[in-house]
Amino acid sequence: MQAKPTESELEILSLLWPMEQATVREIHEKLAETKDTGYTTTLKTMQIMHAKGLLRRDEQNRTHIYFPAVDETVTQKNLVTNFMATAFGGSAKNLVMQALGQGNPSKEELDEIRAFLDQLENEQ
Amino acid sequence: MQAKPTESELEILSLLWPMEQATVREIHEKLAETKDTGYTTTLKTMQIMHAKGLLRRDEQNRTHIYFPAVDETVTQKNLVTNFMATAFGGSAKNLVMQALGQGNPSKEELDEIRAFLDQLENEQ
DNA sequence: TATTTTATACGATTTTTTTCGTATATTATC
DNA sequence: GATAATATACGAAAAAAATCGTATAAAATA
Repeated sequence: MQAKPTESELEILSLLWPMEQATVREIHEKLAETKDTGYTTTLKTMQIMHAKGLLRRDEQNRTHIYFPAVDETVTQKNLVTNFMATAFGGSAKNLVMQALGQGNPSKEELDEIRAFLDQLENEQ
Repeated sequence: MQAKPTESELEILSLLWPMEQATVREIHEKLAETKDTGYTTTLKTMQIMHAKGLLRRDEQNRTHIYFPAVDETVTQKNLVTNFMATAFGGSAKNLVMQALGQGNPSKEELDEIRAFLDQLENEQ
């Protein structure tokens, strides 16, 4: 079972997933846009994540290259399950409606969700 | 701005919201069903929550009675916003679809969500 | 009334998470 | 080649969160 990433670790994973791979410095620079912590803090966090098995890395060169070691969808699934349980008493409906009310989904996105709802219903 | 409840605090709030009010012991007994911690731990946590302004309490009698001091919907809204941002890059669609795939929503719930989608679209 | 049970307060400890400083080595620049 | 910049490793400190033990007082009960 994969370890649950902490808040800070999740921030790093969120950057790394779309980038697919990155150096500590690259991550740190992006992180520094919204957060005010030193370089060694980012380094240390990524080393811990590596030790935990959340990241893999290529140590061939002096500047290591990091990769996500956990799948984005799988991780999100785990987090949602936990979040839904603790914050919404396990009710998908309540969580979904709160989320929709918050993030401003476009018409296209709303249609995608509708399609997904239909699909869910057919499966049952 | 209301303080963001920690994981443990959220568990307590989740119990307290539907109950509307409860003693430490009542909360502790429910909590003990799924968690293995002592009574004073629950007490201490609730005292901290009171100090933070997450709970109110009636100290008239020896056995204090606690009430939620934060609104369930408001709190969920804040949590969802934060969670959506860090775990889903701010995308409501992705969060919603993960949540739907997880929790097993009934046909009735799916219909409610559809209605909500329509409503959202009209507002725009 | 004496004893046991139950409640809060309080401090302290433990655990987890986040952060940083320093040493050391490698690479780049002057 | 000497100096500056940049990278990792490592330990440790600081901060946040969770847990517990003990003292004390009130209530229940034997």
